Amino acid sequence: MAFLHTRKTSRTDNETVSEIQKPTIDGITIDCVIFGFNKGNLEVLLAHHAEGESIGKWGLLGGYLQKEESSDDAAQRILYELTSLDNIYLEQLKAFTAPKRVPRRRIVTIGYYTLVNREDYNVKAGLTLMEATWHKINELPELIFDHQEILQFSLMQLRNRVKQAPIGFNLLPEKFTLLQLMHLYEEILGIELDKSNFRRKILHMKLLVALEEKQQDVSHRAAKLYKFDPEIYKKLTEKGFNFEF
Amino acid sequence: MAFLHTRKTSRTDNETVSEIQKPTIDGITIDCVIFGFNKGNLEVLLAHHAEGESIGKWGLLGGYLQKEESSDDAAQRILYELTSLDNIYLEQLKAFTAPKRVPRRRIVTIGYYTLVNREDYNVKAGLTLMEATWHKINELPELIFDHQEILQFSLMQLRNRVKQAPIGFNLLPEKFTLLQLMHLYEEILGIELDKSNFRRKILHMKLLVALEEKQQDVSHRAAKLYKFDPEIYKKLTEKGFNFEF
DNA sequence: CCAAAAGTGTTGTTGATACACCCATGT
DNA sequence: ACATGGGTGTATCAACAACACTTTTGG
Repeated sequence: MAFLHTRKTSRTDNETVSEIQKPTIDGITIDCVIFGFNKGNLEVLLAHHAEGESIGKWGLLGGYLQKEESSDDAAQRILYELTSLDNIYLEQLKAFTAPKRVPRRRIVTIGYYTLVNREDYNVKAGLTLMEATWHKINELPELIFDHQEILQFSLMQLRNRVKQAPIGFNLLPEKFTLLQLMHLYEEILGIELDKSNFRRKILHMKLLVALEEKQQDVSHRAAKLYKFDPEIYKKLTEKGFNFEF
Repeated sequence: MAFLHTRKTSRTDNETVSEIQKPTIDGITIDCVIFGFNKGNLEVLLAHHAEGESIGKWGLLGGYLQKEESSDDAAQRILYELTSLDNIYLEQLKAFTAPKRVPRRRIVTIGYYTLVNREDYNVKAGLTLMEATWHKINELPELIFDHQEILQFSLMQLRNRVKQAPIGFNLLPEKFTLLQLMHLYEEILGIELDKSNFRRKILHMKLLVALEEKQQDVSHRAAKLYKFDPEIYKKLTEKGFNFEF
């Protein structure tokens, strides 16, 4: 059964691929990139490290993977512990595994990203995140370890995913105007869009439900409010549709 | 600094998120989904387990992540050890982390997938893979652990990625005809395509270089051969282009 | 000559793009 | 009245789908 063509490492014949050697890993962590949208700016929630080796620096929100939970559950748990938000769109990015990504120890981290509505967040959290604050995506502080890389990767992922599924809606309040939605796409994708064409395309998809309500207290013509309809989305999603603007 | 809103687990105040507890993981493995294309069929390379707990069953090709290598390097190494193929397109899928995905031990695996040209493989390998054989994607045997899930996920990933980048070319020989390419897309995406429209679209992209050569020994009009040009691809890729057919 | 695949041409429809213009509202 | 954003209309152009047709080659 000598089907292994060895290069760096050699193995004896009686081993099965799955059972070759002892673990060489010190631990697995989860790191969450939490995106928010505020006044036209895409923002990320970062934690300030007040103690330990990375004192004074900022990092992503994370924690250890527990023995009896999947990484999805762990990410959900960590998000809940930090923001008390439950049942949120959460997606795994990938594993980050560079041997020296953390000094001295061999830690592999699994990245996650999520989009939260700042309004919900502010209301429901009910606690002051003294150590965690929002940072504009264009004005980031220095980050610990490879968190900069994780963040850049998740930004790329967000830009790609936002073109294929209506996940951007997670960043907006329940009721929103079409131009709010357009500005969100502009900010995420870093492009400018034509108002008229954006309206046509998004309405043509029939993904939004027009409400009777209008904006209040604005110093210009009040815009109609819309909401995202998950029911309609489910029907549409089977056929596949794209969000390129 | 009580910014943790505890739910299941509670933590004392003096801990930093990164330093809460000891590792609870028995090991990290890499599992590779290796796609090939043969006579119009999409196939996957599987290993037959001749010993150990999973005796008699089939599984993905995998191995342990070593102490001083990244998972990308590990996947590359494993692919090389098994097929002696070097410098191949290889992409991380994600981490698979269900607590009970492997009996008794807590093993997290990082999935990778790759597309190999069967011709190259047969020629260059230079060794008989007695224990590893190709299986048609529609006629898969029962797989160990969660390998079925990993495989399905990678198939989904392949279908998505193939629409956004010309990775499908990795499955074809260096020189190929337009209809070979079309059949490849049809097989991967599970759809039928119009010959004429496919030609127009793919040629319009100017991604292929027409060769002077033609097919040999075919019992019908010989088709012109093309090759994929990575130089042209690089230029195009900056603007972004899509492969939806 | 026939089968089989290579390769070309045509036409109607759809959707993206660019841009001009009118509407409502608070200051 | 004017600034600001909300909202509508339209002409042009490029891309795509469907399908009919011609060409080359081996047997």
